Amino acid sequence: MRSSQLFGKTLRQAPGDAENISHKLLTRAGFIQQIAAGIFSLQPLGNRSITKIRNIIREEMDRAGGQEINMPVIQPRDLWEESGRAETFVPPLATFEDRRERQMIIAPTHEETATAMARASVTSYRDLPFTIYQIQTKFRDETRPRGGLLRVREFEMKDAYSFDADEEGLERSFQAMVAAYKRIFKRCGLDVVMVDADSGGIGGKDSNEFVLLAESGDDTILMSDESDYAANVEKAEFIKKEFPIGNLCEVEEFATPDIKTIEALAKLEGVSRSKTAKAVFYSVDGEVVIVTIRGDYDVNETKLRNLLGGSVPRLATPEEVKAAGLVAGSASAVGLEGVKSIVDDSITMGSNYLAGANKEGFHLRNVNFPRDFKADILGDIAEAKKGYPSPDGKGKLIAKRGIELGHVFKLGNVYSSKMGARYTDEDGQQNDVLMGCYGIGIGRMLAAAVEAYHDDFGMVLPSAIAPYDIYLAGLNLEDADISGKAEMLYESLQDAGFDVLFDDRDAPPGVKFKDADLMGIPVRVVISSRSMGNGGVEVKARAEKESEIVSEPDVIEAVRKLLG
RNA sequence: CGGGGCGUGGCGCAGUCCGGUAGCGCAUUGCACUGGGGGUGCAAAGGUCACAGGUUCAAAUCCUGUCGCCCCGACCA
Repeated sequence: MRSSQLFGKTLRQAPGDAENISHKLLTRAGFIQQIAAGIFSLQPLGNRSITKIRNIIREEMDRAGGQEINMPVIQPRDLWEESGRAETFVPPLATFEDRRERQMIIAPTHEETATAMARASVTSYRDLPFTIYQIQTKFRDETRPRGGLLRVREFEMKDAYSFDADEEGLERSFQAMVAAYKRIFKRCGLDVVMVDADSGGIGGKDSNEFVLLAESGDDTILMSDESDYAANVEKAEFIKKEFPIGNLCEVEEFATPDIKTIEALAKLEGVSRSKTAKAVFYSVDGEVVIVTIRGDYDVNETKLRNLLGGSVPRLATPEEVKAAGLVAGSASAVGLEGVKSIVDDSITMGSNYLAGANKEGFHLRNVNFPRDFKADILGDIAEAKKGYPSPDGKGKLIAKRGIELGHVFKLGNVYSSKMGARYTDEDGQQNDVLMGCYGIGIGRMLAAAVEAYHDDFGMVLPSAIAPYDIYLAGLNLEDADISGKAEMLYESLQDAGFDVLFDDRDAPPGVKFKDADLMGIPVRVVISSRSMGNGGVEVKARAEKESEIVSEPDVIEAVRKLLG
């Protein structure tokens, strides 16, 4: 491609509404154009990058045995009634009515459609297993799109769905996808880590995220500094500190005027927060529940939701707390009737706690579980934080920020049972098909790559996903000798199989160099009267400061070396 | 959905408080010069001041409403 004919222009200044690096650079370099909040067009350069990413994904999906399909973006709402997600999907489904007044939705994901596709042709265990995938547009009407391509409403996703007869098969299919994902990110030049994750609204049990570590990421990852344990903060576990359990003393009430917080209570008594039992109130499905956790830990609401069977908890309002008969600042589960009690297992790892007396201005000493209060549910609802011991017993947790690029889930029979995707086994029995689903955000991969790999001058794209391999800058092109050589170089580099952007414009050198840097093209080749005087052409990697002069016949080899 | 900010040539901004000729930088066009990090000069073109209504002799500016975009929070494959 010749720069003189390339559609799209680079900008010296990014539009004012672009805030983060990838949004600014992708806009300035002429990769993307914003059309509305969270909705973007791809210009030729951006489209080339995305096409490269898409092709790598497609190759690896095929290699892993996936079969490419295509499912509609527009779907009847009925299909979503079957899975039960029509009302519950977050964000709410984008809906419209067709001319026959049928309710239609714009698909935010394709589990329902994939299940429908499978159930139409699977009848026997002989039909299993298989994995289908597509690269398709989704729409999620996010409450707040942000960060350019990082969090958009309309986006392209590679989504794959596996179908198996049994758990062993699901595990095999799942691991095949995990392996494919690792290859995809590696080939794209992205340093991505796989972490344990919560499965959220998609459903199912096991799930892993693939995260690109970057300071600007919105995902918090906790990883061990000594082992390969890594998990999303929503999912992360840790070894809780255990205290020796001494004699259980008698409960005694004492006056604590103006003491409303665990911090103040611990200070008043001159003990650490771990000697207190903290009570937190949540509203779940319109009901107030009391959550008790040792004072040195905080509640992880995702873990709480999972313990509650998937209902989303939110902090109860002061009015709700009052209506439930609870005394904020002096509350505890001790002696409470008619309020559901959730207890974190950290409470069992200590004794003689300070806790609220359920009486304004009073607290209790020597509260013990389960002697003094009950739990309707006992489990792990504590939020892991940096510095805590890793759950595998090796090392401490460290915290990192990251951008989620992929997510894999073992769905099991969540969809197949509801939607009737069944097969007959060897014994003639009907069973639910077991499913897995596997997603990669394609546009987000490009944005994340820019977030992770850039400098003051622009993007520094990994060669596999850069729009072009080589930025060929011809200077002094009014000199027929130079321009003739530049044209020949343009031809021979293309013949060697490289994607070349040839800057043939009548523009000052500085302009060409700035554009080359901004676009992040991995290798820059310069031919000019000066380079010829120095014995050939100049070759420079985008990521390096220094360039080298090589003779014309050696250019291809030099470029190949730089591209790796 | 709560809080905050912003809408003025393609991009970045000033002008709005205090109503009266729409302005600056970059980009664009032409010519000349220049030629290794967004170069110089001369000349030129380009704007329903987000939209609608109102006040006024007069509105980018004041009033009312609407829309859009961004940021923080809540939420989030």
